[in-house]
Amino acid sequence: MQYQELLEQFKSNGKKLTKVRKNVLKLLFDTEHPISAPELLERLSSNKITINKTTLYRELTFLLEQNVITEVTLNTQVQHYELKHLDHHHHLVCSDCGDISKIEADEIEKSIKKLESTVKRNGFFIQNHQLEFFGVCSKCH
Amino acid sequence: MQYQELLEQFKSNGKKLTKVRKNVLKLLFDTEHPISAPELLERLSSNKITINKTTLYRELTFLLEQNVITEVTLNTQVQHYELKHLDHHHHLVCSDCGDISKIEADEIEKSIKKLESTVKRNGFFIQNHQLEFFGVCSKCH
DNA sequence: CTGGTTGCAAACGGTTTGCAAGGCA
DNA sequence: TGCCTTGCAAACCGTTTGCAACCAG
Repeated sequence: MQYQELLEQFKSNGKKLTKVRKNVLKLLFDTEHPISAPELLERLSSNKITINKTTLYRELTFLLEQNVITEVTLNTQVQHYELKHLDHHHHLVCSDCGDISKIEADEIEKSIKKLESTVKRNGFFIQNHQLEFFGVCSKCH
Repeated sequence: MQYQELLEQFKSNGKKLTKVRKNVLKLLFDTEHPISAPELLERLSSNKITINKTTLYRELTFLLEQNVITEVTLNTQVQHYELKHLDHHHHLVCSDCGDISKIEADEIEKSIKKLESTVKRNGFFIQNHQLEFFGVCSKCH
């Protein structure tokens, strides 16, 4: 779903298209990797957009409820967020510079699917999973 | 490595075998799943063992440095810790009751190994990964 | 004795809550 | 106008730091 479509969808659900909403959503579309609330605040303010941190957290909660973004839990102290893309993917996180890049892993996904059905037989219903890789990127070593 | 062996190892490295150290380590051995600092504090205190939270965090840092435990990052707000076992495994986390169980996934690991070597060719050196599953356990649905 | 260890108080940083004011439809 | 949304202040909670006291070897 694209930026404009989402705005239309919100509108038709009686949600308002406010300055905060548009700017946060825009920034999420512009950012190609998971980003944290503190980082969002900083990026917004360097774009001369002043948003209260409480408001940002509430907007993120809203976007999660609307199923527009998803939480990405990395091995950092802070929660990261990214747009729910159609393609399921995972991340490479550089322990040195903190850089995050996407990675697709079709073969792994197949194995995961298999495991999920095995586990289902044992009574545990897997709803989602997280798979993240940590290491050193080409720039840093 | 077993409990007693670890204590010996610490001793020969000039580390002290204190009440805190023994009790925290013991509890980690008794707990079969990743556990958080607040949970450790609670379990210790219900065992009538009073340990300051600062001390606990310092002991966890010590055990991490000694390569005895490892951090497990789940989709919760708090860090979890578990003994470094010889077997590499992952976790099933129940979103409902918070219960955590171990799961082994040999086939997935094979796919991950393959991916790691592919990525290495592209200049990213993967050091470790985390794979956790979230869903509803048999008790909860 | 002495360096590793502990406890207390306070600080820190990300996240949440209550409440009154503001603004989009 | 009405409800959604915002901002401020303060609370919350996991984690860290500084410092003085303590204790295992």
